[in-house]
Amino acid sequence: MSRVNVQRHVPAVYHQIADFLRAEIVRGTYPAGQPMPSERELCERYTVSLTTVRRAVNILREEGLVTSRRGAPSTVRERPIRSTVVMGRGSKLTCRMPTTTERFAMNIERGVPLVEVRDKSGRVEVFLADRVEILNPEGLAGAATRIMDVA
Amino acid sequence: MSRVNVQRHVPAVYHQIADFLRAEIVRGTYPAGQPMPSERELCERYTVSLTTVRRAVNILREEGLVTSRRGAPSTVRERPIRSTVVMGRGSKLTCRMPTTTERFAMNIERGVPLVEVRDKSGRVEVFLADRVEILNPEGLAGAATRIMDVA
DNA sequence: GAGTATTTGTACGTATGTATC
DNA sequence: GGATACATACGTACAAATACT
Repeated sequence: MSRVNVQRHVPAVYHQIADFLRAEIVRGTYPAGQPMPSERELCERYTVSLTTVRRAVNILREEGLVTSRRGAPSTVRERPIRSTVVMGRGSKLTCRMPTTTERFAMNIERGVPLVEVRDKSGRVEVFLADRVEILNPEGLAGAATRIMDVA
Repeated sequence: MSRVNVQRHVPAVYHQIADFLRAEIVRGTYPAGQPMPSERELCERYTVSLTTVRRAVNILREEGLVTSRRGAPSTVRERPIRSTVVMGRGSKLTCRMPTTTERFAMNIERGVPLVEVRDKSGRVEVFLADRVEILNPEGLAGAATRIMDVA
């Protein structure tokens, strides 16, 4: 039967923790490049299991907010400088997540989408989404080319 | 010291399983919209724990390849029809992952990035990355507007 | 450089909740 | 209602990379 779900649910604990940590990050509690509290510490702070804390942090990694390596504390990701890419006339742009294979091969961090620009001749250029800003120029045309850096 | 890591590692089991399932999906073993094998079934097939299987499937969800709801079997995501969006002169485009909050509010599935187009006046339009294709037109200018549908 | 502690990664197990079929 | 399937949450143990002494 098509019983529409009207119920309002209490978000899962790990969602709540992720939301709280995200707010702290946005607020600047853990500045970019600086370590976050360790998982063990978060377990104690919120009185939850390691699993739950890890799922919370995992959400932030998926969003590209946090990066973590084995052995080192998780850190708030520094937002890379964005290059400006000019999109050529008649070219098409799509955006998608990389496969894990691509992530490892191209050393892409989690939570970073790919931007694919295909020009009229069919040539495809791929960019890391957090490193570029695509500009449709006022003036002249040209293939998608990196021309300048911006803050 | 900067000791460069040269070692080649055996990928984690859940990565291998994810790779295998991804290959099957690409090959068309589980057509779009069709159910994937259940987690319990995958446990038996690969002789691994539920945790490991879930992490594998989780990778595919993160890549936007698979969708899953509670109670129903996971399915290979159907690729939505992409609308063509025309990008206006002087507008800028960026791409990022939505926050979980945004995902729930806007009912966005996992693994789907957002495309943000900001026009010269500063107005921002947001699109689901898997639903659009951004076109830089040959001819006229205009704000980012959805004009037509394509396969 | 060596040794140790810390921290995250991987993998297992179990139980229960909840939506779907 | 019952069976199935995924979601949440607890626990444990060990591996591997890093950081510190």
